Amino acid sequence: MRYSQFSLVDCLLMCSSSGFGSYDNKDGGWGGPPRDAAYNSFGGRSDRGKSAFFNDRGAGCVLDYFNIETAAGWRIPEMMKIGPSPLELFSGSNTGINFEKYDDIPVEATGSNCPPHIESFHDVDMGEIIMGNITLSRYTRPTPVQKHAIPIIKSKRDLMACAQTGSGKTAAFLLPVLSQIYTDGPGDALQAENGKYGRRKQYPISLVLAPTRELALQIYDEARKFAYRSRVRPCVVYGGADIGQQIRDLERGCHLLVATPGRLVDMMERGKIGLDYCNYLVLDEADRMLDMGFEPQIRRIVEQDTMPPKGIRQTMMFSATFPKEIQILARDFLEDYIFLAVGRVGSTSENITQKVVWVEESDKRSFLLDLLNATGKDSLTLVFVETKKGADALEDFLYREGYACTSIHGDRSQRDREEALHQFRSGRCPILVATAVAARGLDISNVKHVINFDLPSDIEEYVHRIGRTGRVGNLGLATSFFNDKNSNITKDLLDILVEAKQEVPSWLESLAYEHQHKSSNRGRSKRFSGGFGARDYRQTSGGSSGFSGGRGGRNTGGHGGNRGFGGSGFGGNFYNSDGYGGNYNHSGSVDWWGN
DNA sequence: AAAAAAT
Repeated sequence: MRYSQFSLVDCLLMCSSSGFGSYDNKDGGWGGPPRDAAYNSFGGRSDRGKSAFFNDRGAGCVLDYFNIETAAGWRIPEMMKIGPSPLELFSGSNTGINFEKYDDIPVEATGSNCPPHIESFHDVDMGEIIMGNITLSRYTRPTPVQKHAIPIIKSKRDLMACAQTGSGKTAAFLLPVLSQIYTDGPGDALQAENGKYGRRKQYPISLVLAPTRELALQIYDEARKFAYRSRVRPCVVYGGADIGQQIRDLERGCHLLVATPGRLVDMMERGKIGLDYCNYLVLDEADRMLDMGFEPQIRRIVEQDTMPPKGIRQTMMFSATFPKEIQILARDFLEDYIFLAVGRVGSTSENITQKVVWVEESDKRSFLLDLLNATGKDSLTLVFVETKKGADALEDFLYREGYACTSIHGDRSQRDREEALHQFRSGRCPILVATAVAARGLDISNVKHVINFDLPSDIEEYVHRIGRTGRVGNLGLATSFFNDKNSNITKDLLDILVEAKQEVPSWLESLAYEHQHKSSNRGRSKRFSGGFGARDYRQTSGGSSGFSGGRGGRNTGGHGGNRGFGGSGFGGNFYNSDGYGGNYNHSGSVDWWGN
């Protein structure tokens, strides 16, 4: 089977959407018309009734016939299978990344025996299926996080990766994980699938956890691309949607599962999912997954069930932010991991212009209208508010004012949420009012303007929110309304602006200075020590001696701890290099609200 | 004083 043959066939498919009639889009599996032909010519299905690959999911093709129950069969593209339409799979809006901009991004990998990075997808053997799908996805070169993460994951190392939003993180774990599954085959999971356990319970080989339903869906869509023409069947489960339908989908086979935690626990308790053979665990937006709200569920899934222990399974964590406290928590799930810190394009998000304006609560609405009126008709604007009620109220207001807008938040039905996102993505509603549900991970191209109608209470949330714009090398604008209700974020916000070489309003600088003196914790948020992204806390855990960048360095290079990265670096040196001497770990209980 | 995530 030649790689060129793979792409030739698929290019033909992509060029003629009607060539194969209707596709079963949801079926990444084995069904489809060739079945009859294959079976007829080889003597009919009944002969294969007990075969592993020809179980009740239906058969694949002639190729299957020769590769039954061999791992090698998983390495080869299934050319004759009618699976999802490549036209639909690969026609996503996101066709490429502005690679030129990514070449001088600083990257730091720490941890023992880190494998060297790659410069091309061809520098590491990911197999025919992956290379074919990379071509179909029109990826030409790996992004920085991919250059480093792919060889790390391929060499079976645990990983904590801190990389800019929109830097290709999803493919950075999907490509090597799937490649490894294709290479190794199903292993024991196959026995479980067909043997003593029967088919009702599925044993995924890989699990990806995400903090929101829409993000899980987005990762699933990516997984379907890279699983094209393979024997790996991706599934997604999340709350708010019909569980019966999800169960039926699982029962058709599930090798890679994308999930939100609550629904996954439900599936486990119903006996629909067993994690006994889950060799790959990915936490996307890992700092969120391990924070107060999620941590117990993650422990329930990873530690208190049948998942292989760390060291046996491979564990990977990805996020744009990694506060030190979370890094420490994450040790429980990782074995001898490599910490990867990928800087931002050029000198810290130079493609996002950040503005902070002082707007009193009572003026916010009219100020917002001014901003919207100044925005081009066909560019997307994402407006963040702090509460669900606030989102409803603002959407209502904008609607009455005649703007084409919609909203997304956790009190809306899942159907409405997905519909709202679709309306926004497609540009039919170019204004989306959103709560934190839309802050992380969602890849929406063409978002020109992010408006923080209400600023969030922690800086990580801010970083993720503004990361919805300026993606894949495009320019973006982020405007934040600030007033005296936002004093808790003053200093961290100032640090971010300085680090990103943004204009800092003089009133903000004064406020930060005042806040420093009157605040009990010396101007630092207690939970987070600030930091755009993070450094490997292991590198500094002896104390702050490694960093001398005091407060004086603020105006020339931002945070301490950026040395060696041309001042564009990673911020988030979690010990007292800020010169304030604040102790961020002073108490056991976390005070989120700074009371 | 909140968002999210199972029903």
